[in-house]
Amino acid sequence: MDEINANPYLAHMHSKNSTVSNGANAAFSKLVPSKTTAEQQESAEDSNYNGLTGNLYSDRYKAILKKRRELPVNKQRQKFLDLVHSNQFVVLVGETGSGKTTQIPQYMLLDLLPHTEGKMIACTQPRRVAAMSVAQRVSEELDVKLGQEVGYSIRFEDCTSSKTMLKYCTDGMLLREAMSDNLLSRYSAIILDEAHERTLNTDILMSLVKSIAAKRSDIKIVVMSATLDSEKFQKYFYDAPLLTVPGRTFPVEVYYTPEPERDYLEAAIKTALQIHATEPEGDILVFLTGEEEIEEACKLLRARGDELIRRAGCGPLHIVPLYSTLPPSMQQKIFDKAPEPLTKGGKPGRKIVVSTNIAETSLTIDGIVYVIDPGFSKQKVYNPRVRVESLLVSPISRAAAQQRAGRAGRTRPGKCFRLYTEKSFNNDLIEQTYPEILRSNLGSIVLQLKKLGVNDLVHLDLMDPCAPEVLMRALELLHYLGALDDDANLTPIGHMISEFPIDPQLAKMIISSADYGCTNEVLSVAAMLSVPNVFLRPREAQRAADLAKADFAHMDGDHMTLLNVYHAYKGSSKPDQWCWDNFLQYRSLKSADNIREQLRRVATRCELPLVSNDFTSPDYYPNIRRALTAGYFMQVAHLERNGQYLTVKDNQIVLLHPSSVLERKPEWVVYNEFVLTKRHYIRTVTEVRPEWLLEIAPHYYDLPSFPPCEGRRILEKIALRMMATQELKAKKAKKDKKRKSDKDKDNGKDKSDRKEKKDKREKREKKEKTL
DNA sequence: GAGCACTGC
Repeated sequence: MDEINANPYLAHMHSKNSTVSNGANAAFSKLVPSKTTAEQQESAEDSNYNGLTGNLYSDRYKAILKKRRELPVNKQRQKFLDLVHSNQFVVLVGETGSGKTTQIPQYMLLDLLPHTEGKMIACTQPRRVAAMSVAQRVSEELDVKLGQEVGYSIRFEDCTSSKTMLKYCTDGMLLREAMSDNLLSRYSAIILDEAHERTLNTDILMSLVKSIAAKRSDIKIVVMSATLDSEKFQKYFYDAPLLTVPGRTFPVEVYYTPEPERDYLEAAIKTALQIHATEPEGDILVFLTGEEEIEEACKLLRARGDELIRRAGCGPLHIVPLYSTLPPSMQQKIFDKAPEPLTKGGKPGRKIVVSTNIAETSLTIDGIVYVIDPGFSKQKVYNPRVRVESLLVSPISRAAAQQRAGRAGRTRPGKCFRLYTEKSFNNDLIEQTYPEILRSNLGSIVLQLKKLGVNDLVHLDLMDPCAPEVLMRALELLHYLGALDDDANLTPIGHMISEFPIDPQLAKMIISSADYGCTNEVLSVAAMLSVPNVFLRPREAQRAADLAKADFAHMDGDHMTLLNVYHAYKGSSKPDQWCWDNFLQYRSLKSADNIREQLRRVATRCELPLVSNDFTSPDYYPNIRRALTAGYFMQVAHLERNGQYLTVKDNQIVLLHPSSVLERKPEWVVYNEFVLTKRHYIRTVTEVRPEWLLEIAPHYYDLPSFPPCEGRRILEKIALRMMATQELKAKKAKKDKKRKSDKDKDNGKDKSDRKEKKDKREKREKKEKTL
C-alpha cells in the first residue's frame, strides 16, 4: 500500500515533497481509470515528467516516443480504447511490424492504472527470450528501469518488484501462477500475445481466462494474433470485437513449381544455386526438416557452389546451417555478413542459411531476400493407442508457408520459391497447423487443470477440444501414479506431483525417492532426464565419442550413467572445457543443473527430506532404481526367451536403443522413452527386479488383466513365490503371536490363579479373624 | 548398431 501511496502517478494525491511530483501529477491528472482517450494518453506521454517515477523524461525517451507515434498501431489507439472500454474481450490482429506487442500493453497501462488498486497487467509470450527482450524494450520506452515498473517473469528468472505494474511473462509462467491463484486476482488485465501459435499453454490459458472472466467482471482480456484466422478467436470469446492493425513489411513475390518435386532436398539445392547464379544480391534462407538433412544439404551446396564459382564466375558463397542443438557460437554465424566479391568489382557474394523451422518464429535473420520452402517440417504427433509421442516429417500448413514467405520481406521486397505446385498449396495443405493440444500427451496438463480447479475435463471449454481417448490415457496414467483417486479427484500425492514442473512420472519418482532415502540422487537423475540428450556424437569423431561415453557407463543402465555424468560434471573445475573434452553437451548439463536446483526447491516446499544413502551400502543403487520403478512401472519391457524384448501389457516388440550402455540384455528393464522410427526402440534403459514391480505397483501389476505372455507367467510365478513367502511369514507371525498370546494367557491364568488363591486365602483369613 | 522440429513450467 505504501508503494501505491508513494506513487506520484496517482492524480488524486497531493505530494508532500517536491514540485517534481506536482509536475507529474499535473501530467497525469486527466487520466481517469478505464475512461482515457488517445488524446489524453498522448498528452500524458508528451509531458516533461514521467508519471510513473516522477522523474524528468530523458532525451532518449523523447526520441523513442517519436518513433512509437509512427507505429501503425498508434493510429488505432482511440479505436482500441473504445473497444476495451465497452467489451471484456477484444481480439486484435496485427501483422509483423505493427507494434502491437510493445504498444498495446502500454495503452492498457495508462487506461487501467492497475497499481492504483494494487494490481498489474500481464502480457504473455510463448517464448522466454521474447518475454525478456520485449520487457527490456518497453522499459526503455517508458523511461523506467527494467524490473521496476516494467518487468518480466520466466522460468528461471523473476525480474519484477513490488513496483511492477506491467509484467511480460511466458504463458507457462502465468499458468503456474494460476495454480496457486485460481482467479489471477493480482491482474486487472491479461494480454495473450502470439495466440495464433496455439501452443499447449496458450490454449489452456485461453480457456482459463475465459472462465475467470465469467467470475470477474472487472478483468479485461486482450487476445493478440498475427494471422487473419481471427474469426475463430472472436467466436471463442463470445463474438468479441476485432481490431485489425496493418503490419510494416515489404511485399514478397511467391513462385511455385509447375510440377510436384520428387526429391525436395535436391530441388532445394538446385533452386538455391540457381538464385545465386541469376538473381540480384541478397541472402537466401532454405527451410529443411532436421539436422542430418541440413548438414547433408550444406555439404552438397558447398561442393556444387565451388564448381559454380569456378565454372560460371559466380560470387563466393557462405553456407550456414541452423538448428537448435547447434552450439551457440555456430548459431551466431547466421548473422555473418555475406562474403565480399572475390575480386574488386566482381560478382557479389551471398549467404545461404539452411535452417529448421527455428527460423520460422524463434529466430529472425535480417537481410534475407530469398526464401526456399520445400513445404515440410518435423511435427510432433501423439498416438494414444501406444501412448507414444513421435516426430514425423509432415507437410506444413498454409499459415506456416505464409510465415516462411514473410521472412523474405523484412528489409526489402523479396521472393519466395515454394517447391510445390500452387494447386497443391490450395488443395493439399491444411489452413493451420493442428494446435499442439491435439498432438500431445496430456498427462501433465490434465494434472495442472485439476490443480486449477477444473473438474469436468470432458466439458472443458477449449478452442479445439482434445480427443477423448487422449484424455482417458492421461487420466489412466494419473490414476495409476496415485495422483487421482477413483473419482478422479486430486490426491495428496497428486497435489505434490503438480507442484513439479516436469512429467508426472518423474515427479512421482522424486516423491518416492524419499521412501528409499535417495532424494539427492533421484533429483539429479530427474534433472538429467528433463534436458535434451547430453551425449554428443559428431560424425567425424564417433569412436572417440563412444569411448568417452564408456567412461561414464554404469552396469545397471543408462539412468545411472546419467547420474555418473552429472556427478562428474559437478566435480569438474572448468565445466565447459570438460564437456568439450568428454563429448558432452555443455548447454544441456548447465540446464540440468538449473532444473535440479528448481526441483530441489519444490521438493523442499513439499517437505521431502534431502537425503542420500551411504555410498558403500549395497542398497545405494538398488534404492535409486526402486524410486525409478515407482515412477516408471508402466514403462517396463521383458526379455523373452527368443531374445526379443516385449513391453509389458502392450506386448510390443522393442529393441534396446543402440545408444544404451546395456550390452548384456537384462531380463527386466524400465525405459524412459519409446522411440518410433524404422524400428521400435526403447531409449534410456535400466535393469530392475521383477519383485519390485509387484511390490511397488501392485495395482498396475494386476496379472489376470495382462495378455498372456512369458513375462506374465514369470511374474505370476514370482507373485506366487512372494505370496508363499508372505504366507510363511504370516504363518510364522501367527504362530509367534499364538505362542505369545498363549504365554500371555498362561501368565494371565497364573495371575488369576494366584489372585484366586490370594482371595481365598484372604477370605479364609478374614473368616478366621471373625471367628 | 541409430537419430536428436520447436517451445515451456
